[in-house]
Amino acid sequence: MPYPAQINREVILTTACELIESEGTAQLSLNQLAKILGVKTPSLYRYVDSKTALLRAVNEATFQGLFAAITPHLDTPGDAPQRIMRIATAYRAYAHQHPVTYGLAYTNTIAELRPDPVEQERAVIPFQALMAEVSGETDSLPALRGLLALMHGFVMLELAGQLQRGGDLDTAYLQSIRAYLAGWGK
Amino acid sequence: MPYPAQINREVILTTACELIESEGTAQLSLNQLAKILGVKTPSLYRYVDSKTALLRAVNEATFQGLFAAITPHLDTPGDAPQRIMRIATAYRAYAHQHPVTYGLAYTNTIAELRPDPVEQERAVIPFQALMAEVSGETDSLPALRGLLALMHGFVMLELAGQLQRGGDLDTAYLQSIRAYLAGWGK
DNA sequence: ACCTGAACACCGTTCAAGT
DNA sequence: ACCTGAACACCGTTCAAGT
Repeated sequence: MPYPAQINREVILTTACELIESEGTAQLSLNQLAKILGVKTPSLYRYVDSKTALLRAVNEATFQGLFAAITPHLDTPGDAPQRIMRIATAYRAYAHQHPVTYGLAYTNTIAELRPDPVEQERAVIPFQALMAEVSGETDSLPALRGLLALMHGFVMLELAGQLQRGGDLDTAYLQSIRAYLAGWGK
Repeated sequence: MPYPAQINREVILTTACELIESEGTAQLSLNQLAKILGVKTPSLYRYVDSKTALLRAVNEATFQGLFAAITPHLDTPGDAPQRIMRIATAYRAYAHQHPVTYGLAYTNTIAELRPDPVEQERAVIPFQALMAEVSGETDSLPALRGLLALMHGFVMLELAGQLQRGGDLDTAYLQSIRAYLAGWGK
């Protein structure tokens, strides 16, 4: 008996993202998700292996979105520091637009929720070449790692509400990255 | 009828920390915690308001431990950069010793789990004075924030398994911080 | 082919009752 | 004074049964 599908994997994924972003990660339950989709909870299992698998897919989407947001700035006019500053700005903007899912994606002390880290680090290679223009070829990997750390760390401290003593965070971010790049350029 | 207490708040807290550290945050259930303590689950509620409150207390302990680990290095011989490098090393060492609880403490996109952020930022003021010796007085707040971001971000990327393309992470960490300080010192 | 009802083991939490 | 049993609403997950 043919039976038209009422849902599909993609709509599950996107509403899961929306739900997480609006209600917080802790609030995401399959029951609630199913109710929103107009379906009973067990039906989700036809499209998703488990809640864990769903969250991992959400995280994969987050990383994809993040890289899609920053890669366009790789090939823009200006010298390497200028382009890196644009990338850093786009990076932070993406995190601000998706604060909860961004935090979730990077949070994972829980290994099961992480996308494949090998693929992860591959995505970052083009940025290493850019960083090499600042730090020199030999130091480009540690220099890139420090840059990622600085961007990620700053954004996470912000999102965790750890930077509330006033002061302009926009310029603090840019100043810090500029200092970091200057230090490697020496 | 007097009834000798079998547990207390502190033993709950420390076993919760141990459990989180060894099994992962997701695994911490009050049921399991009670079983380990040789007590029934509802008994915990005499000492702890809720699971959320317990986790917040765990996070408070983590921050206290972290600052206890790094503050001794404030007043050590050498110039400001040297002392900051020692602090940075102690910071990372603490995170490596308590990877799960460290991640949990800083993870909180969930506001309820965070310790009071005002108190938080107050703890960091002595470090700002030290940073001022590098960046100058006026820039000391943004400079400190960038330093915290760099340390935290690096450690979190490590713990999240995002830095797996080889290379010496110890020296990458120190090199990045040295570059950062050099950039502010200009 | 796709969805649901019923069931399972497990949560966090409350509260009257036990000792 | 402190702990427990019983109960509640809610989880994620499985699977035989419905259409």
